[in-house]
Amino acid sequence: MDFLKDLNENQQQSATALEGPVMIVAGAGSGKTRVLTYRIAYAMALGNDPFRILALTFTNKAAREMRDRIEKLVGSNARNLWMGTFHSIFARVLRAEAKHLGFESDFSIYDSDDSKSVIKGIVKEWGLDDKLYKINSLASKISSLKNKLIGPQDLPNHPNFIEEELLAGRKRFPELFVEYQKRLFKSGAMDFDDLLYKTWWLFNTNPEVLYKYQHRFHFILVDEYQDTNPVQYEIIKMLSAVFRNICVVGDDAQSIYGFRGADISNILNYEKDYPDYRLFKLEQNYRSTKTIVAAASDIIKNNLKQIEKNIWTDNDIGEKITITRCSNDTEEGKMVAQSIFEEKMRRQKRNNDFAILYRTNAQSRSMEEALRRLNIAYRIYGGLSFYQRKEVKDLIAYLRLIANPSDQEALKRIINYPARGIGDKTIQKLVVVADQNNMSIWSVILHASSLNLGTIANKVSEFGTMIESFMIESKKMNAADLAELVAKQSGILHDLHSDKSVEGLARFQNLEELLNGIREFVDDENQEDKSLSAYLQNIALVSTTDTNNDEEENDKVTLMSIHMAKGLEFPFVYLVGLEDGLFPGNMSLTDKAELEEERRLFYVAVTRAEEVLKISYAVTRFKNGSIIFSEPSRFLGEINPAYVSIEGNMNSVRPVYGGSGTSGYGNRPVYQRPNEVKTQSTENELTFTPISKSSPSFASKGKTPPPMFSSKKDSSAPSNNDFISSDPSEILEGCQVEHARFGIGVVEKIEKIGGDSRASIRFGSETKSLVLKFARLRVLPS
DNA sequence: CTGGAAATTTTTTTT
DNA sequence: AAATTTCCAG
Repeated sequence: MDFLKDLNENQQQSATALEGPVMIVAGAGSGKTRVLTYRIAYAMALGNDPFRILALTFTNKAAREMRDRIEKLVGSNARNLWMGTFHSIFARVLRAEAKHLGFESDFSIYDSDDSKSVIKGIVKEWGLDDKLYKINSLASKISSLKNKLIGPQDLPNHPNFIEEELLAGRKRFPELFVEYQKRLFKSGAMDFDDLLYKTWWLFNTNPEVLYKYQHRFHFILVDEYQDTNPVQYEIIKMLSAVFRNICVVGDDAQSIYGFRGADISNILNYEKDYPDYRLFKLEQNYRSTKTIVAAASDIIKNNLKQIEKNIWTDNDIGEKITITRCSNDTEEGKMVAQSIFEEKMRRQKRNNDFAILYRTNAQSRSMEEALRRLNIAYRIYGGLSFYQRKEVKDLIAYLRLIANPSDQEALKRIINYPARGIGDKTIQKLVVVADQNNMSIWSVILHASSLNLGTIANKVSEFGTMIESFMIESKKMNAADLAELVAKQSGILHDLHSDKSVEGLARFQNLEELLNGIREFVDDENQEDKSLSAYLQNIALVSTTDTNNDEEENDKVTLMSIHMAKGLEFPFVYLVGLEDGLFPGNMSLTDKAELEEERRLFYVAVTRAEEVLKISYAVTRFKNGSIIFSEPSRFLGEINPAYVSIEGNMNSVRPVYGGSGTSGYGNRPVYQRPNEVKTQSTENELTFTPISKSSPSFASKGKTPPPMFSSKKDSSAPSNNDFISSDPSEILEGCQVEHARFGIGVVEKIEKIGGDSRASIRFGSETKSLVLKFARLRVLPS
């Protein structure tokens, strides 16, 4: 039990208070994960059975890391803990108890694309106006209802909601909700929200099942409690009702998943549910400098509802937070990349020490391009996850169909991929025949020859026979072998292999990676259940943050959304895109609660930084193909200027410290400057990046960049080696150029079409025709 | 039915 | 700028 001495007194108390309801309010950087880890280790050291400890985390990654740390403290027994995300833990429960709900245990899990596709199908079939019945808003409505424990059958009890829909002209929404759930059931599928909603339903309607799990879990711990929604809340409440050893850890100031139904009142109302609870507060921040901690408290003070805490730190004062104005998003990228480059040199830091955080994933692009140009290795998290790529989803759809032939989304996806002449018309016919005979589509396919299907019968049965043979094989071989077989025999492999374009090659490689991934799953000794459906359930719930960092080349700058960064920390944080309309986002500007959530998000972002925080914003930015102008974020004015140093040309900053009224500082004089100022000449704007314009270009990866100040700008030369847009006139036939995505190529031909010059450029084996004006090519020295 | 071209839309964040 | 949907010739 020695390990407890690693904790400070507060932490120790909260880690050892095992019995009864406990709430730990843990400020950012106060060692929350540490406490949770030690708490579990402590319970195990006292002899508690890990099988009887349930720990719910927010990401799979968090679960894995915690498990590893516990293992180091108390040994390999930690593997037996029930630890994971709500979704993965309860998917596991549902798999075991599926029969109580009328599902097979290898039910499919629909991701949001599948869900939307189902909804779209209904809207189309019913001939509804898709301007009124917007797929996205329908999907999120259904999702949030289920998260609030309102199933389709409960809608009549919520007349105000129905009325709302009526007013909006969507009187068929209730029916649609019913139909949606019906179709999922027919497909033997649950969506993400069902994994929670159906668990709740299961426990509610099957006392004996509830009894079993209630008595199994002696200790229940919930991480990131501020981000739980009503279903999760009810599930926890039911499960902990017997032993009442429920420990929740969270920070109301970091609640940022309201859009997913998270409800801060869960944390604020804990007291009501458990009047005898014990409250612990972790208020000492071990992560950040005094400056950062103080600035963060400044920010969060502008929110009204919160649990009182006083975050403080013993750390150094540290450096001021910088705020940099950039003329546009490209410049912002350059500025950030340049700054990382310099800080790395000056302070002997590694790429790993840096993170670039943004509000929306789309912002990664300008950062990427700039980092690439300076040869700084980076890694992007989020955005399209590996499993969301088309080629990957295609093969997975085959596997899903094999595991669960009722899965209609999987069927729809692959029945004509690779193309086998089964188009929309044919599919519609299948649906009609299925309805007429009250059969599933799958059985229509199987019996195509005996049903009156005419000319299409052949193609359809051929497809059916193929899938059927895969099903038979799946009983005999493991998931990895099966996947390879499917990839080959379905023709996917051939289809991708014959595509010689750069993108096609990437797709082929992704497929190979997928096959390797399945192989790894099968070979993994820790994986007890190696069935195909186990694999499918597994990958349905992994996100990009969860994917294992490949160890080989791990020194990379991190790029991710602020949401994904929650729980992480970095010595240097670049927080980009602080503009009104982007952060806080347009949608939240009118709603107070949403604005407060954005502010908490800002708080989360700021508190990720350990030593240095650099904030930036751009005056103009590319969005949806056009340039938009924006004002600096209103949040910037909420930081006490004493902690801030302004970089670059700030002529048009509109500082508003204290301006939002709720903070205690009133109208303090600020870094205000006259607001009029017509646009200043762009040339001398970025005074803080003197090197950017002279920065040499690095033609290919692998070469080390030349020393920073080597070529002191040849200001006479018209071209500045910028990657982007060498002047079109410089691009000549026969010269070598580099494209951000396609790599290095040779210009074969240039022709004028209309006013534009169009070039044929050969990249490897592929020739592309690009309009020079748009192509963003950089001429390479020959 | 297929593949490509043209038109249209895109308003966050994630399990 | 990019992705998705619709349109159209073969």
